[in-house]
Amino acid sequence: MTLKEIASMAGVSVATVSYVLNNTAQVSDETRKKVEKIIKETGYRSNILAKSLRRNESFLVGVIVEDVTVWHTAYIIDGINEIAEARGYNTILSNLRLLNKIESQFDHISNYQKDIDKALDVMIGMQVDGIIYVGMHDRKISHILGNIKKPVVYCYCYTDGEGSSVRYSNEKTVYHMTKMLIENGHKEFGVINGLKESEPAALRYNGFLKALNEAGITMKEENITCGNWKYREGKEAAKKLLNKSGHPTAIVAMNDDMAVGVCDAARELGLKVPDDVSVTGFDNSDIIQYVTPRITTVERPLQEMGYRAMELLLENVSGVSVGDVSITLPCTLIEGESVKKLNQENR
Amino acid sequence: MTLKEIASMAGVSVATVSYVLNNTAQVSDETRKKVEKIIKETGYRSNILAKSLRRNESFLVGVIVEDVTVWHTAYIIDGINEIAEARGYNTILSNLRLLNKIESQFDHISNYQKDIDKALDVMIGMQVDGIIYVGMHDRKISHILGNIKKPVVYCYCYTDGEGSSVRYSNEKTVYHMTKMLIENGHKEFGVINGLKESEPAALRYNGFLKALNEAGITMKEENITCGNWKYREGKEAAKKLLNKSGHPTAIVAMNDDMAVGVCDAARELGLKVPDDVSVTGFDNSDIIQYVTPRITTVERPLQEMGYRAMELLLENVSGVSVGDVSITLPCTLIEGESVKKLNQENR
DNA sequence: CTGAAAGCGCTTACAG
DNA sequence: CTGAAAGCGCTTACAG
Repeated sequence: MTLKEIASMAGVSVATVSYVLNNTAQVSDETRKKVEKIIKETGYRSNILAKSLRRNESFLVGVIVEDVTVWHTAYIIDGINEIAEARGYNTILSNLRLLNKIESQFDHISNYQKDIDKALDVMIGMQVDGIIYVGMHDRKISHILGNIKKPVVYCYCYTDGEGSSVRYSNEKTVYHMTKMLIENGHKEFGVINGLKESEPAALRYNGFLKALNEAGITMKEENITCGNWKYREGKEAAKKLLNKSGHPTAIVAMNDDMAVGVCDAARELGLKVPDDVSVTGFDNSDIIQYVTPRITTVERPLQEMGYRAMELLLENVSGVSVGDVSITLPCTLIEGESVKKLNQENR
Repeated sequence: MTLKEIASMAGVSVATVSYVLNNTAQVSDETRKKVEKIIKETGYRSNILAKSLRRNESFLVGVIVEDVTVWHTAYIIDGINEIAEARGYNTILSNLRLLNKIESQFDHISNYQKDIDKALDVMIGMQVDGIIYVGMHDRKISHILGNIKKPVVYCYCYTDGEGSSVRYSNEKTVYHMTKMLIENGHKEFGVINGLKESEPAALRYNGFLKALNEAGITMKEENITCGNWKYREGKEAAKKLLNKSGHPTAIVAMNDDMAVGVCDAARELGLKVPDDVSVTGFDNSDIIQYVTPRITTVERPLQEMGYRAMELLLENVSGVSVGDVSITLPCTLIEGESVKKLNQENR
C-alpha cells in the first residue's frame, strides 16, 4: 500500500494525501475526512525509508555498545530508548561484543577498530542523525570513532577528541560516603581498591582520601589494599585487614562484589557486621539483596545517563546546542544496615 | 557524497559506479580501478535508505523486547546481533519496558497493546524484513502482534497464532537433573516450586515428577513447597523442609535464587551442604559464584536462542523455509559441589 | 484548498 | 563493457 494507491482510492492527488498525513498544509474538512477514512480502512503506514530519503533526515540514532551483556548497558539502552520514543526517534543497535574479546585489557580496543568501522559504516549508510557510544567501562576513548561528521555522545566513557560525554561521579560519591562514615565516628579505615589500572578505581580512591584529609585522618599503609573488583579478592583483602587486633572499624570496598567478600570474611573470622566492623560498597548490584545485614552502597544513575545522552545528542542534532559538553551525574546513597554509628554509643 | 558525484568525478555513469560497488555487472579493469580509487579517496558510503527503497528489501530486522533490563534479554540480543551481522542485516530495537508496568501480571499484557502497535508501526514503516519478539518470561502470547504480513519469530515465549518460536526445555532439564539425583542415591526429596501461575514452573515440576515416577518414588505432600522465584521465599520454604528430623536428603529448587535461599537456611539450621542436604538450582545465575559450596545448576542456552531465532527468521524471509516451527533447546548441566553421592558411601 | 512535477540516492532492465 | 532512463515512495515549492 502506497501513497499513490491511497490517493487514487480517495480520488485526490498524492500531495493531498501527504498533506493530510503530515498535517502540513490546509486541507478542506471534506477531503481530509475522505482521505483519513481510506487510510484507516487500508491500514496504510507510510514508508519511513522513502520519507527519510526525501527529507534528508532519518530520525534514526545509532547506538554502539561495547557489550550488551555488561550489566549497566541494558539500563542505559532503556533510558536512551525511552527518550527516543518520546521524541519520535528510532535506534539501531550495534554490539561490539568486546567483553570476551578484551576482558580487562581496555587498551586493546584499537584492535577492534575494524569492528567499529564496520558498525559506523552501517550507521552512516543508514543516515543516522547521530551516534551514542556506550562503554563497558568508564574510561577515555580516543580516535576510535574516526572522523565522522555527525554528533556523537559518549556514555559511560568519554573522549579527548570531539564528542560530548555523560558519566557518573566516582570521586564525589566516595567522598560523601566516606564523610558519612567519619560523621558516624569512624576513624580507623580499611580500604579495598578496585583494579589498579582502572580510572574509576583511582577516582573513587581520591574521593576517599579527600574526605580523610579534610578530617585530618591518615591511613595506615597496611590498611590500603587492592582487589580486582571481584568477590574473592575482596574477601582475601578483608581477611588481611580484619585478622588482627586493632583492625579498622570501617572498610570501604570500592564495589559491592568486594563488599560482599568483606561480609563473608568477617563472618568467617567470627566478626559481626556492623557491630565489629562497618562495610560499604558501590553499585547497588543485585547481589546486595542476598546479604544480611543489608550493605550500605551507592546507586549509579544508569537509566538517567541514557536519558541525558539521548537528550544531549538530540540537542546537537537539532542545532539547539553546539559544542561538546561533559555531564557528570551524581550517584544515590542507598543506606543499609552495615554501618555502625559509633558516636551514638557514648551518649 | 552521492553516487552521482562519484560518477562525475570518475568520468563515468552512475550505473557503472553502482556496478563496481555491488559487483553486479562486468566492468573493465581500468574503469573499476578508477572508480575504486575515487571511492576510497572520498570515503563514500552508499545510502542504505535509498538502496533499500529501490530494491524493496531493507536488510533490517525489528527486535521487540518486553524488557531489556531483564537479565536474559541482553544475551538473546547478543545472539541475534551476531547472526545479523554475519548475514549483513541490521536490527532496530524496541523496548516495551513491561517489567515495571506489569510485574508478574503477565496476562495484563494486552493493556499494552498500544505500545506494541506503536512499535509495530515504526518497524513496518521502516520496512523491516521480519520481526523477533523476545519475551521477559516464557509463556504463550496471543493476538498481540496483530495481523502483520511479515515473518515473526517468538523467542523466550511462544504463540498459538502465526509465528515460529525458540525456547529452552524446562521439563526435560529438570527431569534429567532429578534423575541425576536419583542415580546418586537420593530417595527423599523436597521441592521448591516457582510461582504458581508460571508455565515454566509447571513444566519444571512435571519433569521432576516424571523422574520420580519412573523410579517409583513418591513425594510426601509436606515436602512439596512453593516459592515466588525469590531468595527469601526459597529460604523460608527450605526452613520448613529442613527443620525436622527425617528431612529430605535433596532439595530441588526451581531456580538459583531460591537454591541460594536453601543454602542459607541450611547454614542457619546448622546443616552442611551437601553432607546433610543436597541442593540443586536452575539458571546458572551470577549469584551462584558467591556461594560455597558451588550449587549444581543448569544453564539456559540464551545466546544460542538468539542465534536460532535470527536464523529461523532469515529462513522465512528468504523463503528457504515456509511454515512455523517450534524449537526447544536443551539446557546444560553445570555440576557444582552441592550434590552428595549417597550410594558411594556404602562401597 | 488542490495538483502537477521535480527530486531525494539508489538499482536495473535495456539498448548499444 | 557502458550509459540513458525509469522508477522505488515519499515531500515540497510552485502555480492556479
